[in-house]
Formats: sequence, C-alpha cells, structure tokens
Amino acid sequence: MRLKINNIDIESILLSGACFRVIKEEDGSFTNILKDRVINLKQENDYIIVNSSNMNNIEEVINNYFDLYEDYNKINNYLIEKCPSLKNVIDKCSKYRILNQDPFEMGISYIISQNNNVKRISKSINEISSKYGEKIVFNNKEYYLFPKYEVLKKLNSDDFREFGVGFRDKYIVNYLNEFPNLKDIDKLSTKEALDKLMSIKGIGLKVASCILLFGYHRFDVFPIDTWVKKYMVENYNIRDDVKEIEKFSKEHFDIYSGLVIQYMFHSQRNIE
DNA sequence: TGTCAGGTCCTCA
DNA sequence: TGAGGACCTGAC
Repeated sequence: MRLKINNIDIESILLSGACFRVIKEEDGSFTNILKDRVINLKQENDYIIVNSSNMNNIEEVINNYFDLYEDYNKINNYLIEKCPSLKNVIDKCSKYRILNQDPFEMGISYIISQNNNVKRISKSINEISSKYGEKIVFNNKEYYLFPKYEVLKKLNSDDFREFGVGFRDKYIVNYLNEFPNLKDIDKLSTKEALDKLMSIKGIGLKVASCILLFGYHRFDVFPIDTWVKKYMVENYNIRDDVKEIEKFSKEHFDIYSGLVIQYMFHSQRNIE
C-alpha cells in the first residue's frame, strides 16, 4: 500500500534512538515491530510504501505511529516565537516526530537503557521477545512481538538476567509488580506521573521522563541525558546541572520541553 | 585489557 | 544536600 505522508523523514525518526527494534534493510526500507504487527516501510519522497503482517487499519496505525495527527508546524512556530534561538535546531529537525509507542514496552526498554548502549538494549529486548513474545511470520522471516504484561509478570529477576540486562533485572521485576497501578497515569499531572514512576526502585528521573515522553506522549517532561547536557552547555552557556537545565527548559520551551530536548538530542547525535 | 554506554542507588561527609 | 563509587555486560 502507498500512503501519502506530510513532511517527515522516516529514516531519521526510526533511527533516532527512541525505537529499539527497527531493522534497516538492504533495499533502504525499514522493518519494525509494533505492538500487534510487523511492518516494512519504504519512503519515496512524500509517500511511504507499506507492507505489514496485518494490513487491517494500516493507514490509521501508520498515522498514529508517526504522530501525523499532531500539527508540528504549529508547535514549531510557537516555539520559535517563544525562543527565537531555537530556529536553527528546529529547521534541522523539521521532519522529525515523536513516535507513539507502547507504554508497557517503553517502560521495560528504558529501564534496560540505563547506563547502557543502544546495541545492547536492542539485543536484550529482542531476546526477551523471542522467548516470550508471539511469533509473527512476515516475508518468510520470523519476528516476535514484545511480550504481554501477563506473560512477563510471571518471571523473576533471574529469568531476566538471562537476557544480559545485568543489575537492571530486579528493576524490571519492580516495574512489573507496579505496572497495574500505572493504568491511570494519563489522568495524573506530569509531576504526579513522574513521582509515581520514580517511586518504583530502579526508575529515576531520566527513565521516568523517557517513559512519559515516548510511551505516554507527554511533551512537557525533560529526559536530560549526556547528549542534551552537552548541547545545552555548549549552546546556552549554562552549568552542567540537571536542575538548572530543567529550569531553563521550562522557562524557554514551556509545555514542549520534551520535544525540544529531543530535537537537541537528535541534532546533536545525527546531524552535527 | 581497559573504557564506555541516552542512570540509579547507596553511602558518607 | 550532594559528591562519588558500584553496578552487569558486551562492543570497541
């Protein structure tokens, strides 16, 4: 199926580091495992060619996944008006979007991400999925969906240690124990939601922020990591201090701080 | 062989 | 209140 898309670059979005299960194919397309299906996408200018193990509702699935219902032009114009120095970085990221990904999967993925690198994070997530996720055969290859909560909640820390997650094994178990209490998180204020996530031992500010930004689509959190710190220190002449960066972000980027920080991370890692 | 990775927790001033 | 070290592990 061929779908019209507006002003996005799927390669830079999928390889931005927020998506741990995407595979870049030799033909330039991308195979990715979503919550309930495997998709293969190839961008040709303003169109993407979509193939999937499940074509049901596919247009809506793609539009939602790439956040195409959100008006980023409007947000970007608002940000440039509020903070003109952002124009440069926003221009570089005009085709970037925050993906709508599964909150449960994001929780476990970002717990695994702490003090870790993308290659190893992906390896652990793929191995957990291969052992406990539903098998999908697509284009004559086997893929595995991310396992359901009901399956993973039966596991203990030793079961997770098998997948190379190291000391994070018990953090994952803590998260699984608390996950049922997170179902109303959308109703909480951002601060309440962060506090709730951070009450789980093994989830700090950075991981909680990533879960809210990438799993719950909260644009007003601050996932400040080493890349973002570097950018802010170099470009805004502020101290290498999370609290100071957070204060600055809130003042200058308002309810879209998380998006701006992601733009900075994106431009710092992929462009400069 | 040592260092590092998109952090968090714990201990100790 | 915050600085500094420990923590799993595999890639380079």
